Amino acid sequence: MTSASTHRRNILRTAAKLFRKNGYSSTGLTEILTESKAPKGSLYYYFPGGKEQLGEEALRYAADSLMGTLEELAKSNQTAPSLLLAFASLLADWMKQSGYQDGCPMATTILETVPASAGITAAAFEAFSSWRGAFGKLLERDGMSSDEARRLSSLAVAALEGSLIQARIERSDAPILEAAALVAWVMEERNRSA
Amino acid sequence: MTSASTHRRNILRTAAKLFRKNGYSSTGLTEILTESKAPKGSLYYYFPGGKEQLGEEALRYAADSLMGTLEELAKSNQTAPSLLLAFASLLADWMKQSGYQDGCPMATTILETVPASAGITAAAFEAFSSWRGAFGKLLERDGMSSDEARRLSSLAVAALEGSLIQARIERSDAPILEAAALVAWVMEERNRSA
Amino acid sequence: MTSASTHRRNILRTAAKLFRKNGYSSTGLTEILTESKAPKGSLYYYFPGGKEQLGEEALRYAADSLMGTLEELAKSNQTAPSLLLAFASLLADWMKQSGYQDGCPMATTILETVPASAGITAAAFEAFSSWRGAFGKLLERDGMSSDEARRLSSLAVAALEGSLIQARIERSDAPILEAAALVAWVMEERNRSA
Amino acid sequence: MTSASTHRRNILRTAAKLFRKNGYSSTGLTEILTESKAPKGSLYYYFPGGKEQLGEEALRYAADSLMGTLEELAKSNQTAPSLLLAFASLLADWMKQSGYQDGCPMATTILETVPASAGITAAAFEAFSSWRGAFGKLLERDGMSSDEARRLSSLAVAALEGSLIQARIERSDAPILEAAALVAWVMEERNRSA
DNA sequence: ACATGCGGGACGTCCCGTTTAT
DNA sequence: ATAAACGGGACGTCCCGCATGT
Repeated sequence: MTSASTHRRNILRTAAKLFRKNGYSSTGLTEILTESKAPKGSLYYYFPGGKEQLGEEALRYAADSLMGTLEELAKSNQTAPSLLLAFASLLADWMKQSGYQDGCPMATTILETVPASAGITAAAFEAFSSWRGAFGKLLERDGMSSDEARRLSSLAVAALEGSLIQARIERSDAPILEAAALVAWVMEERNRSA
Repeated sequence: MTSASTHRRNILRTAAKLFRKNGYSSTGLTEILTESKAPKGSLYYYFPGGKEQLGEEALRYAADSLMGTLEELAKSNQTAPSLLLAFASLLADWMKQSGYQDGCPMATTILETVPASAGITAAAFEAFSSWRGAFGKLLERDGMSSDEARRLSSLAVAALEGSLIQARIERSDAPILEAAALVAWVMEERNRSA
Repeated sequence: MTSASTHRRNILRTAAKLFRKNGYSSTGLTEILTESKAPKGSLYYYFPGGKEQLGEEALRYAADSLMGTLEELAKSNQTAPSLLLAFASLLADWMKQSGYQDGCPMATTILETVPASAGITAAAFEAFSSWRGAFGKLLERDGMSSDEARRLSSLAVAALEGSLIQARIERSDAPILEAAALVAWVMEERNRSA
Repeated sequence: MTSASTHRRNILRTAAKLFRKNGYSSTGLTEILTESKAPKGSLYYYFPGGKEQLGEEALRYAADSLMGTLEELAKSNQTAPSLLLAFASLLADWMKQSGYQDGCPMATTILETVPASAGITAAAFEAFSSWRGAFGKLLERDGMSSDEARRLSSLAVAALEGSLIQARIERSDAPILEAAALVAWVMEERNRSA
């Protein structure tokens, strides 16, 4: 069933892309189907839970994909600040390449469905947790207290998330890069003083 | 006519509230009309540009209202870090009171309409600018370079914006308060070293 | 109240123009108001009967204007065939100038409102009668029986009306000119044989 | 599926009927749905192009149906004049039976949509062409030049089309019958003299 | 695994007409 | 004579989801 899973994958990827760009509610299932070239009958076969299930899985798909990227970057960036800078640089490139039309793949779905959908909330919670964990792990490894590491990684995520929105509006990658640079500085500074 | 502008105002306030809570696309004009108790004819009369105009004006309304709050807080918080902490504390209260269902009044509208609507983009740009300006002014007054002030106020806005999303998902005000505390610390630290 | 009547006249002229081009139902009162630059409050002042009254009066306005043209042409075309040819030539020019977007100023309003509106039906009846009369009078003056004259002028009107529709679709004035030429030939032939 | 196409057919037939009687713009899709007893989802399914597609197909449906009638009549009326008279007699009966509320099934749609809709224009063009062709073929077979045949059949169509409008207003079938009689006479006369 | 054909509702737009007040 | 502010309904579009059939 390789070709079958391909359709499922395509739907997910297209959904994630469109949700990210145009929002969850604005994106119609028809649009997703058309762009993903998946046959019409497949949608409710693979996603019997309808649009909400699709939203949740698309969010998980996007989050997993991002975590994969983060882990990849972690191989050559072994401290939290350098990982953050590398990640920010990547996000900045993506934004630039999309003509500043993309955004965080999770933010729209979250803002439009939480708290109505428990599944999406849970998926988002896990996504943020693992995202923070990636930074937290490195910070703790460098000797930071777990509490301080949690706070700093939470700030890193918030700053990235928020600066993506700013970047979109200002059509510039500066907010992302500058915010990351400052947060990286804090990480170093707080660690030294600890 | 006082009663006339009352309807207009009510529509705007209700729109801002619903957009913030449920998103721009998910919120129907009928819903806004029902909740605002405004007559249906008024909507087309006051907002001939339709939903997009309503989105733009609701965003401006929300932004103005926030700026008003910020200016009020600035009276008793005359440094950027203390203003930031006071503001974050207020936002945290709002989030808690709404059962973590609210969000940034601008984020949803932005994520769902930018860059499709030039008007909304412009409104959002101005909103972020004046928001940053409020912090930047105080930072410069305390001797910080304008460049550094710009970066720090941009980070403050991003951190608040991003932590609002986190707070919503984690149903906790900690991300907001902790992010603000860290950014406030950076403000002080960077200013001292300058 | 010269300027007042001007507004009334402008509304009427614009209505006739838009009804002719886009149809009666498709044309909104707002559109008429905008294009005629008449103030909004004027419409129901001058036309308390609303759109239906406007339709009837616009039809009369158009019919009167056409009859004026016909009478003007009758001065230099004193037989029915020559009047018909001159009239057809004029209509053909109008069609060509409008890029074949215009049509009979009465047909749309008639087809969309008869028999729902008695007033419009009556106006259309009078318009067709006087139009036929213009040809009938000349035919009778040339010795044709009143019955035959009635039949021939009715044909002339039908042929013109019908060929205007054809011309619109084929984007050519040939249907108008050729139909008129043939009917003119019939007029002459039938008169000679009488 | 037989029952499936039944719904499609019913929608088309009802649309043609209502457009003919009340006009294209005045007829709502809801009205068509109600009267045709077709489920609402079918409309969007069978006519994804919306009302415009429905208008075009209804026009084609009506035109095809009329051509069928014409071909049927041609079996027992083998000259153009006699076909014209038979056709006119049929149209006159239809008008009488409808209480003079019907009209040409194409005229309203044409007048309200041409030239905005290329598809409808094309459909109308083809309809008129084949309609003319039915007369032209017989005229040529009787020895008339193709040019003259074209002009005469064009006149026949225009006279019928125009007299249908007159008949509606005068609530009489005389305009149809008399116009046809005269055009039939021209056909014979012009052919003899050729 | 996928296609067809519903099913019915909600959306945003826009309309025509009226009221009230100058 | 004109403007402002309704008032409410209808329009066409499009949506998401569900049968049924194969």
